[in-house]
Amino acid sequence: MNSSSSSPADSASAGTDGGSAGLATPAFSPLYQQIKGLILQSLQSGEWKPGESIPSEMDLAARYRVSQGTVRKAIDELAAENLLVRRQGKGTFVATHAEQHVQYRFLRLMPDLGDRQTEGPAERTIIDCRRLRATAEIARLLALRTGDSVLQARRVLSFAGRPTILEELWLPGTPFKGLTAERLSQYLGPMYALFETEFGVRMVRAEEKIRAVLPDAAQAALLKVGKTTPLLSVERVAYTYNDVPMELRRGLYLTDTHHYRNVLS
Amino acid sequence: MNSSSSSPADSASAGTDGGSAGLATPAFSPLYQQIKGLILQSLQSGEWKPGESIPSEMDLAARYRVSQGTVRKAIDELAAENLLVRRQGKGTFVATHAEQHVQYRFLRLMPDLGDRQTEGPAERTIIDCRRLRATAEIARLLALRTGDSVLQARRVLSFAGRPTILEELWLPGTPFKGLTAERLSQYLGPMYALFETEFGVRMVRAEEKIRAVLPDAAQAALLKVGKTTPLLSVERVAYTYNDVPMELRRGLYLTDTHHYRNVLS
DNA sequence: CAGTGGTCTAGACCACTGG
DNA sequence: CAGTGGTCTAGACCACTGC
Repeated sequence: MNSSSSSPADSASAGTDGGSAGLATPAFSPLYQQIKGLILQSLQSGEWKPGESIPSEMDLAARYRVSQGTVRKAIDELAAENLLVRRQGKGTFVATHAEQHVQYRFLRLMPDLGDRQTEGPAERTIIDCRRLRATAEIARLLALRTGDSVLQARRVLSFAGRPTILEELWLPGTPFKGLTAERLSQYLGPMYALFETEFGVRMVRAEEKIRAVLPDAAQAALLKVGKTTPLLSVERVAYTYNDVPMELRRGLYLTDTHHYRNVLS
Repeated sequence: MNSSSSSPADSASAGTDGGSAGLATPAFSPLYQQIKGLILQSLQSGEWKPGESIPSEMDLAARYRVSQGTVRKAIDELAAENLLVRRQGKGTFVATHAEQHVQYRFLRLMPDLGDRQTEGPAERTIIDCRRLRATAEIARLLALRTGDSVLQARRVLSFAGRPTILEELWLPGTPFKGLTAERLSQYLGPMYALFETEFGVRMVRAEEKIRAVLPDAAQAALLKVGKTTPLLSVERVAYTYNDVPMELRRGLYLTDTHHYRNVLS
């Protein structure tokens, strides 16, 4: 790229901020970060959809008027964040929760013996799916206002016929308009895949807070355990692009034959 | 690097395996992976110690007879795995559990209100530290043989005067010869920092299995809770270089004012 | 075979740190 | 100011995929 050309094609230059502006941080941003931002925009806008391939590195380099290496570094970071998937010889693809042989990417509960494969698929039972008004707490976690419309769904997951997970989840009403218990029960595959294909909402990142709790009477009944059986309480907030929260999920996990697995590094 | 030169300096070439060898995988390994391996060797051998800086990228490039970019990619991966830390303008340093303002890197228990900073340091009480023979299970997890010598230590961590974590840990006897309850209680700072400075054992990675449990009478007494208080059971195996297990730790976490935090991506 | 991502190089220049 | 890591380029070649 010449020093005189204005690049990347459609965004401001990366040069040192020559203006005044007082105490603002210089905010130097390398070219590849700007390219990364442009690619992110195309992902959000739906120009490239989950499962599809994005243009080749050479094509993107031409489009943004930068070298292949710069595009490469931008894609590297997006791939490290699991937004893109590289496949040598084939291309770079938009990550998806569907058709990905790593199903249930966000579920960390594992059987004590064997792995998710050997255990077989979970049986899912939808309890209900209702439209509600957000409480102050739900609203805060979903970045809504108290009283805004939200969808609440509850379900039980069973492994080998044994109820193991009781989940309660809240979704902002507007983006998920039209979601019903029927659609939830009829859909095969991960719930996040349904969100992608039916509502165009792609979950990208999530945070979980884990505690040990005892169930109340209703919870104990649904999981078919005694009232003194300790359970893992897992509160998850899942985010789409740009750190926008799109789901609050509260799960109770039975951990007598399963455990929550985590890797620290 | 010329196509005729033999490089990297002290290891086999990366070229396609022209030999016979039957069904062995082709096992093509890029140059930067080999460089990464050589750097890892120097870390293990103690040529560069925790907290110290390693040679500059240019120096390493000269040493291994490759370009700076190749060394850079090797270091990038080691930095992504938290084995090295880059500091622009200063150099690249061997990561350490000591003197790192990210204390307790492997502890995921957070106060519900505020963060680790505002909460203040934990009070630590060593209960005991004994030399034992490994049971079959302990031996399996630490890659030892049943009956091998192991050290067992137990302690309580309190936050704001409140007992919150009860930990029991096992260490292989040989590398940790000489560890006593006194040294554990007198040492200030993270336990993993003591392992580094006193025993040359650097923990690099860990895996945790989490469950909800009820305490037995002894555990309830030490944590000053009732026998029906649900607790998080956290079983951790920590590894040094080369995936060698070096510690088994079983923790019970009180989660009424704290939670285990995890990030999914 | 052409097209893709993956590796490697050599060189230029920039941003940050400390003497 | 010199030395470090960080960015960017241009070009060559390699490994993998699928036609």
